[in-house]
Amino acid sequence: MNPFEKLPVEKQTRIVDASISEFAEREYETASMNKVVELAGIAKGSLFNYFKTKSSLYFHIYHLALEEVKAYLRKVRDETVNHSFEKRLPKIVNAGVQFITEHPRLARIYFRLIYSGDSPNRKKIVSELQTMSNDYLGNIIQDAKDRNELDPNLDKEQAVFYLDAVLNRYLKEYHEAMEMGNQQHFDRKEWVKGITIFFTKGLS
Amino acid sequence: MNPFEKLPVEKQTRIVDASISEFAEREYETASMNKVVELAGIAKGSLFNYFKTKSSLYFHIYHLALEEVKAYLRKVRDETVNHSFEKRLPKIVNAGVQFITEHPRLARIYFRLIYSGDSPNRKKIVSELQTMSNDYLGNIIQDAKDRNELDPNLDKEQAVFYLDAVLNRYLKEYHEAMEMGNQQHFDRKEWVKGITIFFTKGLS
DNA sequence: TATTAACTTGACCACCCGGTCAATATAATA
DNA sequence: TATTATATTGACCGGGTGGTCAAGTTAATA
Repeated sequence: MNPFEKLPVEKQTRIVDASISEFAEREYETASMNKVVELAGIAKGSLFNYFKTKSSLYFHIYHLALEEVKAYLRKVRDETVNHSFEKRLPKIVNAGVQFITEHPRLARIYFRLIYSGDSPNRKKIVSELQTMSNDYLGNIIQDAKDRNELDPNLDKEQAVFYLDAVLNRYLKEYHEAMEMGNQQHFDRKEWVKGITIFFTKGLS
Repeated sequence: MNPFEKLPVEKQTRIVDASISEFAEREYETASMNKVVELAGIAKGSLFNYFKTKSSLYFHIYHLALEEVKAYLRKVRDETVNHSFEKRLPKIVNAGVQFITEHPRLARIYFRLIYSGDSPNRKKIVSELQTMSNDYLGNIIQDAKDRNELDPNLDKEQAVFYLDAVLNRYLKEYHEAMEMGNQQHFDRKEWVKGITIFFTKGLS
């Protein structure tokens, strides 16, 4: 049993919270262990006792974030198995929006990881995430094809690609707009509706 | 006249080239001025004589990259003013691919800037780029609407958003695939065709 | 050629980094 | 309570950072 898990829960959460803040605020390489211990109110030696290296602390936080995201996605997928694609898609987008709203710092870590370059083991992690996303959206597309809501001859790989590109981009912009405080410019309902129409009926 | 411009061209290009390499390889904050001078084969004091700060050197490089991108885009837009949307879109994608192929390091700096978080004045720059991209793609969409190749009632803002999301994502993946050396998995022609069909005929 | 002006250099500065470890404080055991 | 085991601490280490500047080199002027 590693020393961190033996800690009183209150202390664990203080450390996790401090780490999330620091990794959300700065890139991996520039995030500071000194800042983490300062925020958490513990000594530096202690932190390195709980986590042998900076990167192992990062992985701990990354896994927390990932499990949280997965929980949101699993939930909405299972709750909408019987919905039509048209009704399902907006629920999925909204689950993403909800995650971002409830965990803005985790969202930031997630976007940093996907889009940025200096997290440790980035390539492996990103390809894992890619696979996960492909499975998830692939499922959604397949269900829609099976129900004849999308063309059964549709290339699944490409469809997933477009869906992933648009959803991720939308969520990223939503996240950034939220952090800058200007929600009014980004009418969520309208956009979610638009995205759904776009994917069901196309542009023309 | 600033001291850098007075330098012999050969020395200028050596410095610019070294800077591009370093800013392409590492995030802004972790990119090292020491490394730049080492690569360029000049003394540290000289570099800080030419560029007062790290961020001013970064801006110099950023502007070079931006002008280069603009040149590619302007060229393809002007060369295709009379093409149909269907023929025009793949040419635009290909111009992006060409830029990436010919300037992989600049492309990397560009993607870093858009997607990552620690470049100086990032917000201002990104919103400039956003505006530029909106104008550019907005034009393309408008032309297509005027020719009745796209639904004239189409929401331009949203259409631009989708186009931008998909194009950027495609180019980013192409760039990463290229850097990892696996072109075979990413059949360009097939994808470009797919994207075009997607935007003209939709998924269903 | 003598003198001035402009350019180039790299040792140096204060600061911050991830990580270590002997000393200390706390908890568990006898 | 005395002793052992465990947890916590923060001064300290080697190394890297952006940036400076007195001293040395080169080029231009007289």
